[in-house]
Amino acid sequence: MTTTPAPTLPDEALERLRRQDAAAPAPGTTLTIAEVAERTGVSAHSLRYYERIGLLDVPRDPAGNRVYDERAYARVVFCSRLRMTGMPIRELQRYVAMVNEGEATEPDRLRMLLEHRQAVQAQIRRLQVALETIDFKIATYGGRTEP
Amino acid sequence: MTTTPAPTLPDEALERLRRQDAAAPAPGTTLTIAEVAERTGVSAHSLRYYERIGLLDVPRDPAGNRVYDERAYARVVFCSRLRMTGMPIRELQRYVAMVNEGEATEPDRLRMLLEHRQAVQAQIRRLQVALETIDFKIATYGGRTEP
DNA sequence: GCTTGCGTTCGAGCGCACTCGAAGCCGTAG
DNA sequence: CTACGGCTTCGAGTGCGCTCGAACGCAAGC
Repeated sequence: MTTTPAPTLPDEALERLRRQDAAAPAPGTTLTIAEVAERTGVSAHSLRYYERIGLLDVPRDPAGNRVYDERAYARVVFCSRLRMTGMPIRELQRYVAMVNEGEATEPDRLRMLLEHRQAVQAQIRRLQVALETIDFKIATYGGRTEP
Repeated sequence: MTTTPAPTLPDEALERLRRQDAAAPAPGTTLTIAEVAERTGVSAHSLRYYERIGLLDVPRDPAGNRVYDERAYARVVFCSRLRMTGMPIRELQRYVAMVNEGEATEPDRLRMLLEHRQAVQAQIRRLQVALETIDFKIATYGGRTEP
């Protein structure tokens, strides 16, 4: 656990910390789809796909091109984080639908996240067990694994 | 970490520990495909599929039914552990092919496992980062996550 | 002898999550 | 004016890893 350098932390950095993403666009600035792809590791193709299926809702410029503001970017990051924990797209859609339905669904959203949290922790434990098996096999081949 | 009750540990239990699997068949005994499915969590359909694509090589009884001995069972467990860390089936096939080629491929197998080990560790770290994001979101909904 | 249950092979089908490609628009550089 | 790069939409295609179903075999119990 790191200690917080509390007094002099700039608001912008705080904001990024809050969003857990140092690569977020500065407030008031926007990003193109290519930039978002670059920064999040989600391909432009996937970003369009996510939008088509209702996960994202990204504003456009006069020419019709996507313009990712802070909000849109944050949602991309959130979705990609949930995706990388193995949450199925179907469930993400349910979640986003609830967000769009308003505050009344917050308890349900909370329940969903708590449940998913359990699943992710289980997944981590499974990976750790499998890692032990791999380490054991490595040892039988005479390999070394640092603790 | 549990302390080892060293002096009286039966060989059989040791063997199972070595194989990282308490549900392994006792030496000399065998299991049916249904039993293996039950114990490993790999469906009978998948077990047959794995065999078809060359991951497994399971002996038969006179009636042609699969008979899983210690060896066969151990390989099922090993493959399923690698699968659950996200190793693609293609790579597992490469690994098994190397095993079949004999001892000469051991350095390559070791290299492969060391590389994969790295990937699994990275995966665990990614999950932990994502977990933090989820926990943060849970907190914004007023939920609690125990440390 | 017949049913039940478990196994067999093989090919085909499925669900998921992208991923690609064609056709077209827009703004800037030469 | 034209060429180019990067964006747009939309439908279709892909790869992976199963998953299923049809048709059949075999052994035990009624």
